[in-house]
Amino acid sequence: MRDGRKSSAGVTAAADKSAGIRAVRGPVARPAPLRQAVFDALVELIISRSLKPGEHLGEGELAEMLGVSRQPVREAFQQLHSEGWVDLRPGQGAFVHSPTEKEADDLLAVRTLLEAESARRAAAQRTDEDIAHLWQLWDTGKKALAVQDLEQMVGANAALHAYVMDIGDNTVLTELSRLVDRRVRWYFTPVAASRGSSSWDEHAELIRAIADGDQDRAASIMRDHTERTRRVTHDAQGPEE
Amino acid sequence: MRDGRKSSAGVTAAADKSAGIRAVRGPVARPAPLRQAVFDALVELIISRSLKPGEHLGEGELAEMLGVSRQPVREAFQQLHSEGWVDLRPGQGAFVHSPTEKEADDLLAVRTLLEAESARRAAAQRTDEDIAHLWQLWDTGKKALAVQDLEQMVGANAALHAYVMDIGDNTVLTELSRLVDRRVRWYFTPVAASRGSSSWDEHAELIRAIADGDQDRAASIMRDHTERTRRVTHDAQGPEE
DNA sequence: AGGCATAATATTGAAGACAATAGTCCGGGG
DNA sequence: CCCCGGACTATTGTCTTCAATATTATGCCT
Repeated sequence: MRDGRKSSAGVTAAADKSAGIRAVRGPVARPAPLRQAVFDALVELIISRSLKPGEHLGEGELAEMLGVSRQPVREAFQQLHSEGWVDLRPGQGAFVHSPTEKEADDLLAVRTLLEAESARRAAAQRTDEDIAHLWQLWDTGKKALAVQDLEQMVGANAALHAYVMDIGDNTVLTELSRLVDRRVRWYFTPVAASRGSSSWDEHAELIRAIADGDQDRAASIMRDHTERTRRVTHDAQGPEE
Repeated sequence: MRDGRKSSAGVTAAADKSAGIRAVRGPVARPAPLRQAVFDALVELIISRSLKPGEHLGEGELAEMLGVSRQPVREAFQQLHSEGWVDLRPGQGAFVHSPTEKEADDLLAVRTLLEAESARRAAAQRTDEDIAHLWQLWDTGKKALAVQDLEQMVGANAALHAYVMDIGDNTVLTELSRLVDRRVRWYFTPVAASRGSSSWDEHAELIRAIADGDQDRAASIMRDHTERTRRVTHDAQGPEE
């Protein structure tokens, strides 16, 4: 069994050295870091377009709106800036980042690269349990597709990609992918996150390649898969604005 | 068509950390954001091993040491955390990140991936001026090698890789690579950053591949090149600690 | 009337103060 | 002698306050 797996949700690893006592729920329920709550709230507001690109974010305004002081807001701004959500101009405050067409393309290219690599690594390191789990996730998605449960479909899609990433067992790669994925989901509204049944057929093909241990084929399939998603989402909303 | 190129090609110089911040020219000459100075100072201290992995960083302590209040220190911690330099545990403060052997390997694998992709993109989009510039940088490094000017060699090496990255013209890729590179330079002390003449021969081969527009060959050469650097640095200091 | 300089206002950057919590040390009991 | 409990200390998290700067409005001059 691999060492630091199944820890993809939290921050960068190295926090989990405790051997046994970890199953209790509550990864970050300690003193409820206020800055994290503010950060999450703002990300949600940005993704949901409640805060539009280019909009100015006043510290005091947000502080009062969220019922906290300015300091947690400032610290949240720092994190938002480092993850590319806002541009922070000194002496002028924070502005919601305005994504360029080209920047969106760049982001998707990187996403394709990272996803393909994760598939390659997965094919090299998968175990039988991994394959079983993948098929299980695939089944969940397929059933969700049958009843047109969009929420479940999006969730299953994300879970499957995340698990492939986990099999790769590269925390740095996982972390970068998590960052990139969130921004992708912002630029291209999550509507087209699942693009019908063909996507799940591709997923099945991907799982088979991983099960066979065929690294090149797995990477290639994932590349095409992600690239196809790019095309769909891009053509769907690109020409609009 | 490249728009936003010619951006930062040089090394990530962090020279301003003194009390008097009066940068006449420079990217950020506005009011000299204090948090950035603190951030740079701390990165320098971490890379130079003045702050050892696992060490606890007291806010007040550092604040007094740097002659500022705790707030800029806290904001610098945020940035340090998001770039993987420190682990931030709520209610407990900041600790210098302890890199695992595996984590270092993961980081280098990602670096290889990103560099190879940059080479591929460079081969696809290079112009004649780019090639000329690359040869110019190569020449600088070669001359530095002849006189054994280590500083110049490291600089030329970084500049060449950075320019290849710039040719690729993908801001997201560039940004991620910058992040990864800094941490690589931390884990593996910059001693072996240039590993003699063979490295420059490989660089020459890389430039030729880029000039020919041979994407696969350029990516392959860069992959081998980075991988070879990994081996050298890893074997050199891996068994020590 | 239009443009520029100046003053008033609002917002950010930084510092200090206060409260709460984690860690530590000492003492008592088993 | 070891273990447990409680108070103390130190540090973090948050709030409030103060100074500096950018923005805006107003009035004067051309």
